[in-house]
Amino acid sequence: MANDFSYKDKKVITIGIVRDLTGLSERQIRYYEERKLIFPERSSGGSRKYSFADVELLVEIANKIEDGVQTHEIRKEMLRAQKKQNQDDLRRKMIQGQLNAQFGLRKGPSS
Amino acid sequence: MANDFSYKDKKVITIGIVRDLTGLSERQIRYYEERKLIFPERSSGGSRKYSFADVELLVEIANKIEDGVQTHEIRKEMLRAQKKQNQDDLRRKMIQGQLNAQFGLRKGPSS
DNA sequence: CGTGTAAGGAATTCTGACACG
DNA sequence: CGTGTAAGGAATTCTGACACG
Repeated sequence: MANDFSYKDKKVITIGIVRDLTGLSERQIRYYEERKLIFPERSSGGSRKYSFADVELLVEIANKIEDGVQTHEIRKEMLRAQKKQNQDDLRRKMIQGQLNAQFGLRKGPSS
Repeated sequence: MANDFSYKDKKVITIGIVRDLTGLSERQIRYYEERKLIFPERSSGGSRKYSFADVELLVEIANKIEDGVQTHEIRKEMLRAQKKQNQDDLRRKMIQGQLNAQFGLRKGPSS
């Protein structure tokens, strides 16, 4: 993969830290999850774990709500963006597949 | 600065997550702090907070201890490395200062 | 020296619910 | 609809100490 994910997407931040990082209340953070806007992982004991990407997303969500956008609308926006992203990914993958078929390019850096 | 620190150095990971990430026991993690090998921040309530960089450092420390190196030795190694880093930084800064004095280069990207 | 453990307490997090509007 | 709050319980973390070696 071109863009290997690392720190930004690892879910390792507990809700109290997220609260401090974003300035949101825990109530707000949990509510946005209830509305399917954010998807933390869980520790073995059941505690929520967020990534830095989640933290940034939470701030964006809170900003939109302040602007009067409802959670349902925000969710639809996100689904649209996600869908477009998937299409773009697929298109890129197909073009790559064509190139490989035509010219027999190998994938990874060969040793 | 050339290398703006971001996710890797933010202290946002609690000790339980660090335990899961490294496979070390909480006892080990706290002990390495007692021996001044690692420096977590504290939340308002007193809980330790680590960065991804800390997590990586902890693994390195544990590996050295497994190799029979004592914490005191590891600490000395780290201080040497730190000192060298500071010297390099200073040297770079001085050279930059000379260039600025000679040619009057401005620092940041001007608007 | 480095690590495990039991102990007691304090801080953290969880869920479901009532409230307001 | 989005958020605050009190409630009760469970999981998490903290410190200081004893143990082994």
